[in-house]
Amino acid sequence: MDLFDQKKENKSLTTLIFEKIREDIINDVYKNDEKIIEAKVAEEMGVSRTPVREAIKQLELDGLVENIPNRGVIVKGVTPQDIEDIYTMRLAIEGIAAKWSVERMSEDALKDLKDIYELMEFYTVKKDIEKIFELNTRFHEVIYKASSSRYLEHVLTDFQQFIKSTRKISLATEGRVEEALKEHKKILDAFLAKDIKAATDALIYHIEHSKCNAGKMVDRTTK
Amino acid sequence: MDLFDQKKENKSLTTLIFEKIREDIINDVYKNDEKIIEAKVAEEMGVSRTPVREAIKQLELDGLVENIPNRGVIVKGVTPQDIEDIYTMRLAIEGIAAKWSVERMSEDALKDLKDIYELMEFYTVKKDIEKIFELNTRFHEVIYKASSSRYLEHVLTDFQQFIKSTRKISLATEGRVEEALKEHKKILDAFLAKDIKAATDALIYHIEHSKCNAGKMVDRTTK
DNA sequence: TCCAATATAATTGTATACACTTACTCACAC
DNA sequence: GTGTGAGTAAGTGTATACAATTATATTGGA
Repeated sequence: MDLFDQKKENKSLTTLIFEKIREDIINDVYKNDEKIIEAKVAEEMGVSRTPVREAIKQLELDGLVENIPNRGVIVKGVTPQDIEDIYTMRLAIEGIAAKWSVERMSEDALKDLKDIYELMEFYTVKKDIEKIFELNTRFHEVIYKASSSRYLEHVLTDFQQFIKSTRKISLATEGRVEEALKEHKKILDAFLAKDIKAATDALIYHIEHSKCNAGKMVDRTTK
Repeated sequence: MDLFDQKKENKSLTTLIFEKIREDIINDVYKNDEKIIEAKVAEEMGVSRTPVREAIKQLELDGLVENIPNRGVIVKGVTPQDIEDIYTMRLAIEGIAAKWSVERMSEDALKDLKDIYELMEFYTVKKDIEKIFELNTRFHEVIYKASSSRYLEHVLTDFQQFIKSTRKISLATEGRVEEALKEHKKILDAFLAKDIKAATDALIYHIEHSKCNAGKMVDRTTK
């Protein structure tokens, strides 16, 4: 398949396939409880079964598919309830992240955060949702990384992946990009001022707001 | 290798190897930054490279090894700092779990919890640390499952794995088993009474206590 | 017609083979 | 002695082959 011909970023087929299938599960291309057949996926992608198997094994660990020995794997997608739950957990952990990140963030990371915010401003004016979404992800990842906690970063980065679809929809609702920009400004300012409480509050406010918005979307799409 | 001859529990070689290596990383058999060579592991275990590769790919997702393309994987073990961080995150999420689990726990699960507790009592008298440890793990897993949140269960179960070594050491310290038993009694009673606040408090007290105890152990072993 | 038993197909699980990339060694030039 | 480069070895990445298991279809009997 042409998608994989170039093998960008030095990634292995396994990694590319993993990311592709994860994306497809999260975006509901693979429906819940659907069966995934290795050989079929392999043929569709023009590769052998080996990297597909390895990718599926990874998805299994992420909880996105369930393996029934000798019978196959079935998709266990992210339900609205799952997203709701993940947001709740994220809120709890993001509070910890805020504290650690403010305390430990390097000047370089602070500059990154500022740069990302400024790009956000730019693309918000241009209304380029795709770019904003990507910057949004990176903004939070810089904060996670600054926490200097490998597992905290790991958990929160994972969460971001799982709620990706919802975040995308949320951002596309009328007026949300401008709101989100303001919220990110507050977060940035708090980090620049090294104000733990302000940062925590701003982050939690931001996520609660996203969650609330997401909740609305879920309701709308499921009813 | 004889370990895998019987293939217990219908598990695939991949799964068995995954669990084995994870155990070995967590218990520091594989040292940090050590390189893992597929072929070597495969030979040691008397299997082909295929299931070993698949297992390693899973470990990668868990963050226990890091893959450098075409060069190999290196062990990224759980440091004392990691364990400290995981305990902190666990505390935050366990509070959420307590609430949901009390609300949603079925009578069957409640009975399981009670049964496990009673076995704990029994083995505490017998001072069978290994059994107590296993029951301890199951006790908390019943609570996680009762939350009816797939991802909460997933995250907390993972955490338990990562801090396994520390929990084991902690439990082996003088007088800790008896303390832990009392703490579990309080948790059980709160669940039986369906008292969310009491359950939350008891759980958090229990984990903080474990954490504190673990912290002491870390200090002792690293200095 | 319906059920059971058996053959057949489909699919996963594991092993092996080959390709590709990176690391290492040793000779040769300077 | 040191640096450079070809050649070799080691190791990962991917494809294929075969074994084991499970699902499906078919046939024969009641």
